[in-house]
Amino acid sequence: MAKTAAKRQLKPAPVRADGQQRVLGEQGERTRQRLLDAAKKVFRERSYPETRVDDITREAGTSHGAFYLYFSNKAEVLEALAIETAERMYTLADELEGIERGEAGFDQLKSWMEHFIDNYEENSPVVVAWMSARPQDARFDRLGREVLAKFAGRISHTIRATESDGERHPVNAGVAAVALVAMLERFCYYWLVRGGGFARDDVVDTMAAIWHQGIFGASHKD
Amino acid sequence: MAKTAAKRQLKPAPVRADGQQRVLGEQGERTRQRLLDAAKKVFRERSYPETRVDDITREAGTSHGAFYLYFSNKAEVLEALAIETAERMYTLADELEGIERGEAGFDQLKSWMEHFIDNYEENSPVVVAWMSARPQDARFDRLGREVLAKFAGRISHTIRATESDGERHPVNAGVAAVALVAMLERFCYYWLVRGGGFARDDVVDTMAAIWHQGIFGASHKD
Amino acid sequence: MAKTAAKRQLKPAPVRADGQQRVLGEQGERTRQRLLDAAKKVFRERSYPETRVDDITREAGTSHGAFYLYFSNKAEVLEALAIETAERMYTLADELEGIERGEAGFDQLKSWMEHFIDNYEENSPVVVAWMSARPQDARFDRLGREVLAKFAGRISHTIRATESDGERHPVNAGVAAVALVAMLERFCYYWLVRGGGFARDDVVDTMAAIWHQGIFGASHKD
Amino acid sequence: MAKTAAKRQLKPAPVRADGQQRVLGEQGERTRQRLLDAAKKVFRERSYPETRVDDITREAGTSHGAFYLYFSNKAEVLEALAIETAERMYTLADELEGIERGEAGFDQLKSWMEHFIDNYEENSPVVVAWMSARPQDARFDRLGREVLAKFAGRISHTIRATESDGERHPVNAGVAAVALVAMLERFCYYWLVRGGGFARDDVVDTMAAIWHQGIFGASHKD
DNA sequence: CATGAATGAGCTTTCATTCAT
DNA sequence: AATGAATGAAAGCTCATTCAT
Repeated sequence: MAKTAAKRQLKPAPVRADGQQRVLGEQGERTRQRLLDAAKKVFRERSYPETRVDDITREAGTSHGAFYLYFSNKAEVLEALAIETAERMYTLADELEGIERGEAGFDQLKSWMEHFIDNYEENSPVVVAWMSARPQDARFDRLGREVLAKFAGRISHTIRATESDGERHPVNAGVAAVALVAMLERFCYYWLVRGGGFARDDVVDTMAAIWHQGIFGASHKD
Repeated sequence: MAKTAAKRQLKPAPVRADGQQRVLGEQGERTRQRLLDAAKKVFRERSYPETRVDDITREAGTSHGAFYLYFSNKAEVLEALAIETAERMYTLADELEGIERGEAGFDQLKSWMEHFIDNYEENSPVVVAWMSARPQDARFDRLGREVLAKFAGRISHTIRATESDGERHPVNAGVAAVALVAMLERFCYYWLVRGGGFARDDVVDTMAAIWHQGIFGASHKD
Repeated sequence: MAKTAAKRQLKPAPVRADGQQRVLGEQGERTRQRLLDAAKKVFRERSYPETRVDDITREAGTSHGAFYLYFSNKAEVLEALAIETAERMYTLADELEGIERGEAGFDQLKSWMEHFIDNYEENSPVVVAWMSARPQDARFDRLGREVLAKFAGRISHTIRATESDGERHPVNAGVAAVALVAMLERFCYYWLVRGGGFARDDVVDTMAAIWHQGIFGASHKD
Repeated sequence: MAKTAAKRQLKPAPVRADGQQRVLGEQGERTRQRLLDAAKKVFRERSYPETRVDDITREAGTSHGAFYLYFSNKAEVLEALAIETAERMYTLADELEGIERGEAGFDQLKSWMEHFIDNYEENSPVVVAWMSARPQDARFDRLGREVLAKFAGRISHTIRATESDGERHPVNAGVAAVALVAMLERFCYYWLVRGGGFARDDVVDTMAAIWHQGIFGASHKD
């Protein structure tokens, strides 16, 4: 299970500011969840840096103070959401495993793109915030690297496993893999967050085509 | 002249907080430039949101007050730098014009990638800040859209002008063009800002290969 | 009830900077009051323009931030105090209603003057600040006009209701009424704020005499 | 000569910040005057506290720095204007000297009121600023006291010189004199600065009537 | 568990005044 | 005599976080 693996690597459970483990009753769990949902919603509306703790608690219908019962600071909510999102991405990366070479693979890629896009749409506020957290912030930096590495690892592995036909300009598999992920992530950002007007079908087809070509159509030199 | 055109569309010259045009003497121009340089440097070191106006003035060796003589707030410095950067990018986009199909075109692309990367490296703090300005900020949003549109326009035009050979999965030229730009921009970010360890040659070769393939190797359906 | 009417016309209750109504608990109400008292005290000592928000909080024994929990800026404290004061003045104006013609009226006026002076003394820092708020400030301007109109209205009404004996130079009742108020207000300022050395009895007697004469002793031509 | 007397009592000529006497050439004198005129104009438009040194120099068409060549700070311009105004008022006070008892005196008063009002209108921004300078400021405080004393002195002297007929409530001549001045000054403020809508004739008649009555119609007890 | 009042560090900004040219 | 760039003290204000109830 990718998910379990992820859980192990990533930071878990709520911890109090004072470092003491916090055990949540049922009600507490519900309040915590309300705060997370509210945060996600507000992050989408106003962006993470623009969001005030008050916006979150107002949306969640809790008191201001309650927030600090569940999270030791604002970044921790984002982290919790980012971890959730990262786990989904791990799953997605795993689904990339069995992609095949020919027409069937192309169809697999299309359906995978659908999944990715759904996921991005659902979690864009978190991704955006997380990605634009300053690189200095070790917490988010590590998370980002891990997810990227996971994706890129799967892809570059497949590229390398592919018999190169020598007809094309050879690529570096590592670079190409990261480039494909970068392309997909950033395209979704332009399209879904900044709002460029493309038809979903065109996007799915084109992404799948470029990926397919990038993965199976290239020779590689490493 | 693309550059002139760009200059015309984009916002020019320094304006005072009170909206009155400020005419700068030689000394003033020098101080203003010192502040811009300092800002760029500090944005790189601490990131834009983390940068305090005082960090900039300290770096520039001016007083706090001098800053507000030339800019009405922190965002305005970023804007000035972003406009500079956008103009460079317009120039770069223009250089994309004469790219050819075959091996010669591939070499052209490689050298173009070198330019792009140099430029990105030089201006990354600005690009990062600008790109992560919240989409709500009309000022930066418009600038971003314009640059993206310029790049994507050139590329999609070339894609459409290319005889499709029907062998590959057809792509939507508009989507593909934005995707290629997204890829390049984001890859540079991962590589140069977040720090992935790739060799520059590999990057240039691989980017050029994927672009070449993306532009000339695909059939398109629109 | 004049007072109720006043309350209705004038701006009520504390409002937060973000425009949202703030409901104050008992503790909050106490803190707010402490701030108002402190402000009045400091306004007297250093004058309104010379007062810093920090002076107020220091006097009130609260933090700087607490101030902005209850008022959105310095002017708003003054406004709150001015409204309080205006309400007192409305009450005073109402007391002017039953003043009679003869000797009894003179005594009534004397006792009324006592009230006015007490009131002025108590609230002088507020009145001074309020009156010297620049006329452009609609907030204070309106309040001032309302109070003046109320006073002048009562007085001019009585002047007009008085049988003129034709012996004296006729006056315009509106002008005379405003003039009497102006006289009283400004005299109190010279005397109580700038510090002229008059005996309280002399002041009360003289003011009452001039008012009595001004109200009942003049013929009017309108 | 009242004017000479005034000149002697009041603070004279421009002095440099460093305390050295400044001798102005013809051009300098002209610039200084331009600054004074500009200041008066701007004080009227924006009020003294709201006026920035830049507003004055902009209006005068000089450089920012030039201001400090002629005045050592902002208050000094106001002071210079206030002294000018005070001198006019001294002259006015002197004109009060020969006022007579009967109908002729009433006409004299009316024409005097015209003068006063013209003067107030011309100098209102200065008077307002000066009067609302914080009482702590010795400079303006003294000037104000002197002018008030001069006016009140003339009036109370006449009141005391008048045979009291015993019919009216006796007044304290000192209080009454200050009260009449206060009335006039403050009425003009309400009327000319805050803008109450009275006809000039009504004002002149009514003011003259109240003063006439106040001066000649009262018995006094001191 | 929950509340919301209180805190205070830290930011942006203004503008009277000084100073080098 | 004039210029206008530079200074820096001091203000107003925000908001993440803490704390008493």
